[in-house]
Amino acid sequence: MTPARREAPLRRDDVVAAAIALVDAHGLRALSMRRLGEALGVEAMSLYTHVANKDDLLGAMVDAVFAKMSPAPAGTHWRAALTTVATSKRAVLRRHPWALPLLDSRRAPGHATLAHHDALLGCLRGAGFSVPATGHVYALLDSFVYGFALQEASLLLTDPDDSADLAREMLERLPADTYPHLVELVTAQAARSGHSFADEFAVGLELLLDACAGIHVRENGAS
Amino acid sequence: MTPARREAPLRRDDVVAAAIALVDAHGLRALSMRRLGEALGVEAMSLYTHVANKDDLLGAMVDAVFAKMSPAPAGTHWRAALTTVATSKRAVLRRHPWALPLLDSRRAPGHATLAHHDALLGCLRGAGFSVPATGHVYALLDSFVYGFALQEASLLLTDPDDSADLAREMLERLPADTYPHLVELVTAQAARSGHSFADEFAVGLELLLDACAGIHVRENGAS
DNA sequence: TTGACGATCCTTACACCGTAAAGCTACAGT
DNA sequence: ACTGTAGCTTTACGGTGTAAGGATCGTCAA
Repeated sequence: MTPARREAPLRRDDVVAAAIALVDAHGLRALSMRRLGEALGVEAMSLYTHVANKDDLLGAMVDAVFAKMSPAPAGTHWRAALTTVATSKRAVLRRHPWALPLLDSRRAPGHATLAHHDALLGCLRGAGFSVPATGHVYALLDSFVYGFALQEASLLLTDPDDSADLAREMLERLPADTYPHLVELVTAQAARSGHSFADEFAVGLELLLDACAGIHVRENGAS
Repeated sequence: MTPARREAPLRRDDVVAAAIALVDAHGLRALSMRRLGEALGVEAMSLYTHVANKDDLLGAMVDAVFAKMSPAPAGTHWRAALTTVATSKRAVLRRHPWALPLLDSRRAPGHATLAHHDALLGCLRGAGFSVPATGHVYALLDSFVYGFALQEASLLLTDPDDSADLAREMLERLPADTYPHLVELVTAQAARSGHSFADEFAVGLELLLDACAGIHVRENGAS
């Protein structure tokens, strides 16, 4: 059979975008070269023209996710900048939860990833944080964001928006006498209808930024 | 052929333990039912006597990892208890980095997991934290630990112990004019030979616990 | 105009994966 | 002695990533 001729040849970005769309819709497990090819109207092996192998594809997907995160806005107070970046990062990771497990199997970060990190570091250095302090703040903040996203992803498996329902359902499976404190916490949350685990993010972030402000004052005096 | 008769029948725990050993040694990708069977001197299908399917196995592995973490010690100051738990948790996750990506695809946590969480919550409630504050502290702390472990796992891919070597190697791939701040930070770390990214954990944890102490004082007054 | 070349896509093939289905064997309980 | 069942095996099926080797085109040099 004569090979199908597409109106425009496939680009690497098309492949990556289609893969992200597919995974967003149907989960990481649904991403196979054959299915991805099908979504693009192409045989599986054709994808290898644009992508070295599946791992390369996954790496590109992760980088594309990083590209979606707001970079540190220039010219704003460091605290506002950190808030912006952290919030955006969490939002993006929440929309693409599959990116998190991929994060730790990628050995060569892409340009968007590196640029994102660099911009935030630059923001901190510009704000007067010393190099070691910048390292501390960055490790602290990033850990929090990633870890929060990880927990959120774990919860989001069952419930998309309102954790209250999830909490109620969870209670049915938790023997109250075996895990009294867990039950207490979940009950209290479920009671406050509309409460979302996501709210914890803002609280935690504020606490974290307070801690960073402490470092900043120690190094630069009160502003 | 007559089925091989083992001296003692296989137990679920044996299967899980062997799977963990296999994955510790050769990575998650190396875990296939056939290989695991081989490691146990058994055909792949025999494993299904002890395990519902591969997902069930992975869940059991995660729970076994949780079981290795030190529970919150009773009768100590909450701050010491949190330090113990967080440190232990990180250490365990560092030894079994594959558990992290698995965390967020498991929908039914095992007993060890639930018990671990319950103990820590109990410790906080006992120390005088209100229910909402306990939620905040817990989300904050757990996010940090998971996120830190995630970043560490991502770095550990190439270098096991001393990040200084890793930093030096990384520098060779980073164009200094494209990512100036990234290069600055990595350079500074590489300069301090023997510096390990792992040191950031203690620093971050201290900052975090300070923030928690703030909450505690606000709720209970100075102790 | 011709002819070589490289990019894009296709077909075929292979080893490996998870697991459904069915059968074997040896012990436990009646 | 008969039956059930727990542990293990064999076989088989559809799916996976990807190596190898064409096929068809647009482009550019001769």
